[in-house]
Amino acid sequence: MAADALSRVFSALADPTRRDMVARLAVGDATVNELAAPYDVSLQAVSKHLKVLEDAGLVSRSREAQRRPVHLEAQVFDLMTKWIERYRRQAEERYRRLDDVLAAMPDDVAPAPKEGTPS
Amino acid sequence: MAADALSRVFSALADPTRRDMVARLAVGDATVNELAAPYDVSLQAVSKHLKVLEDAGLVSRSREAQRRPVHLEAQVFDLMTKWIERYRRQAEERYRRLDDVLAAMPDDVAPAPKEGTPS
DNA sequence: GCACTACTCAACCAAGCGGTTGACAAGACC
DNA sequence: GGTCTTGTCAACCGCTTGGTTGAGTAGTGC
Repeated sequence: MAADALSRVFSALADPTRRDMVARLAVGDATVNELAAPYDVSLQAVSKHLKVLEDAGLVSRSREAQRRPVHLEAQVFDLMTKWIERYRRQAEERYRRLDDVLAAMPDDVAPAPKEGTPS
Repeated sequence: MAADALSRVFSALADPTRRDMVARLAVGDATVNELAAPYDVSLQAVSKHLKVLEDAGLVSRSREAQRRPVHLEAQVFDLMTKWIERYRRQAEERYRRLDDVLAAMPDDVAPAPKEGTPS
């Protein structure tokens, strides 16, 4: 199974039903039955989805009489956005540098742009 | 299989090896062999990983002699960050509103906070 | 044309995933 | 104490996934 936290989060959100549940939970906490209502699957299937979301740290569950209200833990999103932003920025900066190199190069010399670290 | 674009992207990044490859590609384009080097798996396995990344729109591949340089398409990240930011903001605003409600409430009335849309 | 490099395609396999059904647990209500 | 509600646990099933090996393709270079 996905050992690291980041894998669990990405994996959890890879399923449209689970993303849908997260969207629902962003509006407010909900019980398992409430979450299951829109879907044409068994309650057990929904319970499994919630377990995946819980293992990823995306939701938490308390107890309130027989009900088990599900709560969105939005701070886990930070883990993802940090990862994404890091490599997005890195890639963008690379393009910028490449543009600089090409701009500083006489037109008749500019080759098919190669990769690596153009110092 | 994951029908929608967002599922494919999340699913592609759910694998640590593939995230690692994305990290490598953020530095610069690379060939399949270069990408395979750090891992103790067959070239075919790496090729499969790249196919997943390509189907998700995260990388593109051109041809250059026998080589098939792999290029990171960082703009697909936007799809994810948009989705994430939407629900993060929504959840944060909900907390803020809830705080306001509690703050405006006399201390001896404040109940165990329930969910829904507190008008 | 023949060998070499750099891959890809196809078939297979074990493990995991999303779904099911059936049985059970925890708490409210009578 | 029985029953109803709300949910979980366990076993099973078919499909997908990540890995393998073996064969094939595309382009280079002698």
